[in-house]
Amino acid sequence: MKIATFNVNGVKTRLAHLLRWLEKEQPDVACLQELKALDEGFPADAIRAAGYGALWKGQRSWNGVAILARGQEPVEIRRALPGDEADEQSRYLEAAVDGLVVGCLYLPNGNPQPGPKFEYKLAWFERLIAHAATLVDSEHPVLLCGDYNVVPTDADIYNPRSWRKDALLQPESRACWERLLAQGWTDAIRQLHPDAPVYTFWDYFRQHWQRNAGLRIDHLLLNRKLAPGLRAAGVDTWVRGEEKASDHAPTWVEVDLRAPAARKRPRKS
DNA sequence: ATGGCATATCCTATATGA
Repeated sequence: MKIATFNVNGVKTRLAHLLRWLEKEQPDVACLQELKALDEGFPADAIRAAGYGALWKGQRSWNGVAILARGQEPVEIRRALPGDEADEQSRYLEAAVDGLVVGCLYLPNGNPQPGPKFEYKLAWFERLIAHAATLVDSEHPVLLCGDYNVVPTDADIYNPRSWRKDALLQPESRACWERLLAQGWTDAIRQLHPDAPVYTFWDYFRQHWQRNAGLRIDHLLLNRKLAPGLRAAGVDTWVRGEEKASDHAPTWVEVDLRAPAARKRPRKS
C-alpha cells in the first residue's frame, strides 16, 4: 500500500499536475494540503473520474486539506484537530482506508517569528502532540502525514545560514517535533534514508529547484503498529520539475499492513 | 535588512506562504 502527502499550493491551479501524478504514481492514498479553495471549489468530479474517492475540507484563499483513496471512499474519522473549538483554519482531516488510520495535516508556517503567527504554530503543534499521544499505541496502524512546516535538523536543509530566523528552523519548532517523535513515532524518510539529504520543498526564489537547494518539511510518521510494515519511502521529485509546479513534491511510503507488529512480550515457541 | 516568486481575492493592491 502506497500513501503519499502532497502540498499542491492551490488544487484548482494544480489540477492537471495532480491528475498526471495520480495517473503515473497510482498512490492508494493521497493526502493534500493547501487546497486554497472553498468546499464547493474542490474538483471532486475530476478526481472521481481519475478513480479516487475523496474527503476534503476547504477554506477561502488559504489552507484546506483532502484525503483521496484509490477505488474507494475514505471513511471520515474527524475533520479538525481536537483542543480548540474556536480554531477556524482548515488544517486537519482524519480517515480510515483499508483499516489504516490516516491523519492529513497542514501545520501552520509560523512566520514571521516572534509574533502571533508563531504562537499559533506552537499552540497548534501542542494540540497535535496531544492528539498523537492517543494514536501512537493504537491497536490500529496509524500514519500521520502532511506539511509539518518543520526542518527537523540542519541536515534537512541545503544550508541553514539564511534560514536561521525562519519559523521552520526555530528551536521551539524543533523541540515540538522531537517531543512528537519521542512518543514512539517513526519518521519514514529518516528511517530509510539516514545519510543522504532528502528534500521535499524548494522555494520559488533564487532558482532553488535548479540548484537542488531544498528543505525537508513534508513528513510521514508511523505509529508502533504500522512501523514494522514500512517497506519504502521517497519523494516524487519529477513533479517539482514540471512547468508551473507546486513548490512541494509528493512524498510517500509503501507499507505492508499484514506485517506482524512488534510484540510486547516474547513469542511463545 | 531586503528581496527574490507564486497564489488568491476585497484585483492598477494586499495578504499569505516558507
